[in-house]
Amino acid sequence: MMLDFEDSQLPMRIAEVERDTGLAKETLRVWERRYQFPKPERDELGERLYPFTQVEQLRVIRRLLDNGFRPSKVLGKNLGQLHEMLDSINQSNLTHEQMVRCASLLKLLRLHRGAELRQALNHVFAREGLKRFIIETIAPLNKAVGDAWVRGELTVPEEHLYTEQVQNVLRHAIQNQQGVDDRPNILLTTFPDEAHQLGILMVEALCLAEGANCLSLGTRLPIADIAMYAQEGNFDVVALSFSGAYPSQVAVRDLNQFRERLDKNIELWAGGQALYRKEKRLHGIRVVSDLDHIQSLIKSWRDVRQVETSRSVA
Amino acid sequence: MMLDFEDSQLPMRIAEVERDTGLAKETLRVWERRYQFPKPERDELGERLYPFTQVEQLRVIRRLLDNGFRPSKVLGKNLGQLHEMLDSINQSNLTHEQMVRCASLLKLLRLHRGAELRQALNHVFAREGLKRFIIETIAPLNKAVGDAWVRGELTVPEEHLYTEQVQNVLRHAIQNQQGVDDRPNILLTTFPDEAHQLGILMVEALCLAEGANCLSLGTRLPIADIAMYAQEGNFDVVALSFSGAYPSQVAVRDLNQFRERLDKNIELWAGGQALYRKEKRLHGIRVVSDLDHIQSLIKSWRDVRQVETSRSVA
DNA sequence: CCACTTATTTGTCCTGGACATGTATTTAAT
DNA sequence: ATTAAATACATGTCCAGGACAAATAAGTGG
Repeated sequence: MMLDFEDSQLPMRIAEVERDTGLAKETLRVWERRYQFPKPERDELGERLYPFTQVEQLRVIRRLLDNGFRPSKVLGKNLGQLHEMLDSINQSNLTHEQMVRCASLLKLLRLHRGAELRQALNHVFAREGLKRFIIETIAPLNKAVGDAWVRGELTVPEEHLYTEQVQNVLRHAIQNQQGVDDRPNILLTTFPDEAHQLGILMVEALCLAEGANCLSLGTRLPIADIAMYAQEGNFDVVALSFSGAYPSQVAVRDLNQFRERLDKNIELWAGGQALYRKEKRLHGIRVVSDLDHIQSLIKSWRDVRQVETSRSVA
Repeated sequence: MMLDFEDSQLPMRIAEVERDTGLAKETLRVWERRYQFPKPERDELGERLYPFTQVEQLRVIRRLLDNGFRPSKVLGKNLGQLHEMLDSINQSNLTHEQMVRCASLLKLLRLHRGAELRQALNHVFAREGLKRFIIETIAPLNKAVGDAWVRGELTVPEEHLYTEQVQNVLRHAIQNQQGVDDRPNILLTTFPDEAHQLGILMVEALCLAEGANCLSLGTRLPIADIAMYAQEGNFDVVALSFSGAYPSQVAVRDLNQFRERLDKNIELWAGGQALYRKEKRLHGIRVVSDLDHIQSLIKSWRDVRQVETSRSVA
């Protein structure tokens, strides 16, 4: 066991670091050239071997970049300074009850109580209903898990366990909600560079909870395919999700371009951290500022539609 | 619509080809150097632009490599020859009924009838039970979808739709099966280079159908973490999945090494196409030759356990 | 405070060489 | 005749360092 522990802290090769941190090999090399960090050891062949501490630091850096920091601002700093920067963006306003619940669920995760975690999630879900469950429990918990992960308080298997169990609970809920089959018909997916999965699962469940007919195509769908599929499938709305890792200016450009291609009769909704305060740059696109907002968007779509329908009937 | 159709056949940059085919950028460049294929156009800056037809051919090549062909045997061939090679490995022995069912489900996929596809899957599931559903419907369907994909008979969104709906149905089933909570406790995952997801979902569901307590940690778990987690969590069995894309000799080496590290009291089960006919090289490892085999493995584990228990009690 | 222009930052792509490791083939041995 | 070791070949990954477009920040004027 001791051996395994040490083992997991052996220096990593560049491909492993890429898998672990999500930073491309080429980026790691160019950072070393330009900022002198990371500065890996070399094996007898001159190939890079990243010490565990540097990989740990890269994980924090990745998270800061996802939150809008620029490489030049973080690649000179030491681990302590980086954690300070992390703290500065973590001013979440959770209720006391939510914090307690997050903590107890996180504890189950650290104790490797997978079955109990799932049961606890299902229990909260049953008591609070799908909508509150997602907004008040899953969303804060996602954030808490991400934070714990960069702090090194969670292992890889623990994080995987979390993702699996949340997926099971959410997809179960999605299956049960379906059959409502009411307008609007919503097509849900992400652009090719966006891989965040739990986000769209939460949105899918929320839309279904509002009685809307929501179909998810998962993540990373080519842009041209999204437009085609939405048109052919008679969708009323295309909804896209952008995590903080998506460069915000790119998101704005891509969305506006996509708006041009998409049938005028299909609404375009977009949400996620990358679009924070970008409403004004997005023309003909409804920005979903937070998960709570989805309900009112669906309601307003129906109101407009109602008016149109009665007019066209009259 | 015509525009979109042409649009999706625009030449692709190397990063897009990597996403689409799963072949690393570096591999694509070295193939071009060594085999003169693929031979992309260049833009005004000298950067590679892969015509649609070459990407199509790369998809077929990728599939052949996953089935054990070597690059030198496939990189000289034209598309027709490649398809012949594909046909040569597709001697599946499905019953007439299974073929008809696959065809009708595939048709729903092509018609973009997501909700109906899900309903149809649930219907088969309800009628046949989880085990037959997975072995006789989902497994052949996975193969049919993969084949249709390399033939260009399925679009990206269609393939995504398939994965999403199967995941929903399987995870729903998994949720419903849980609570059985009987031994053996099985830990299910894959090695870091193995990303195939539907495979382990099917195995998870099958184990639960046999009343075994199966916990999935998803794909791509670091090897050291698997051993540690299995030990700390008192698992009886670690089960690993290897798709055809995993180099078979590497799989054998990795598995034997892993067997050394893993607690002697924990059984190691491994399955998937990469392990076909490798039983003799794997020491102290039970090879799951096909999905049907899982039931007997669990049964034999329980038989041995039963004997041991009664002995230790006596 | 917003829109436009200029300067800087930053990721991605390129070439071509090197080499360890994976796989096929041959040879020896049980 | 199958299994095992030894050889030769095939193949993916890594490296360096240059180049450049696109993304972002900073500066400028409404």
